[in-house]
Amino acid sequence: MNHKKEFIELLENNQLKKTSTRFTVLNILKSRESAISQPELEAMLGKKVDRVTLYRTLSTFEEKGIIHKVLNINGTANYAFCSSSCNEHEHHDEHVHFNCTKCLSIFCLDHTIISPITLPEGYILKSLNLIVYGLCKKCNQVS
Amino acid sequence: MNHKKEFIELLENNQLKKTSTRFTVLNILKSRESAISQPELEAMLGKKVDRVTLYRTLSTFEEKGIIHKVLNINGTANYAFCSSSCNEHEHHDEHVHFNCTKCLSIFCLDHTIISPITLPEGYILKSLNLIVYGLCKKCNQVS
DNA sequence: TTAAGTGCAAAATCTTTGCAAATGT
DNA sequence: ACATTTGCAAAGATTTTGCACTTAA
Repeated sequence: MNHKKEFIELLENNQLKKTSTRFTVLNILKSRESAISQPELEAMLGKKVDRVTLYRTLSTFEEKGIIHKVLNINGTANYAFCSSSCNEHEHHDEHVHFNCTKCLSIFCLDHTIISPITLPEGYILKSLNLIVYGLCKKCNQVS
Repeated sequence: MNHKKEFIELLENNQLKKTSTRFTVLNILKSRESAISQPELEAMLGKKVDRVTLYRTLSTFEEKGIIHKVLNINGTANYAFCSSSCNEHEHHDEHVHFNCTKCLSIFCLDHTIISPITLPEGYILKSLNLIVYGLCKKCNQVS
């Protein structure tokens, strides 16, 4: 599938230039079911893109609300597309993230529901982040 | 309050030697309502303890199930005591962590309940980690 | 006494910064 | 042409490793 049009719009909406690095990164993110880490991305890009550029690309995308960061079980940042309601000022990625403890993949379980949380007196909830650890579909079958 | 006896027992149960560094770190952790980061701990210990020793102390405690790590909004590791059911082989810290976006403190909300999550077919849940972002009691009052 | 723990120096990683060259508009 | 973006080199920050010295048991 070709998402070129979608990506062009996305970059234009965020006042970002349409560079080849950005298209490549967007393509990789789109092609994956699970979130991807910076080192993995780096490996996939090979020598075509400088590591520094990748760092900058990811942080730009994050600032603009195009992607979001999920920390895996080891504290490594993984990146995935944000839901369409995110923007530069607010992020809404309150879905469940599933971190497979075997293959370390992170999946965004968009349709898994989090029931409302009641906090103690005085605490104000702004957003939340639920990470579930366990075995993903694939690793579950293999073992 | 003096927790010396409790700490002695804790270290003995885990086949760890009772060194002054370990007592100091345990005291700091016990004295705090919220989880504490490695840099904060380092600052509190001053020059008395080498940074490397602190790293090793924290990772030993973590392996033994004495403390657990919570990643804050910036991905910095914060440490707090585990519930008493944790051990070397299994961790059970499935309570809610509250990360204040103003003072960045992390509180373990032990009595806040997480309702059961239903995962898609094929996924197996092992443990989960819910981080709520917002304003803590103190910061809520001030603002 | 001796295994575990510590401190120091140095290596290995990871991330950021400055600046000149390249690229998109 | 001009503002952004990129690549390279280098600085900073963080974490790990090796090894000799110290300490708890």
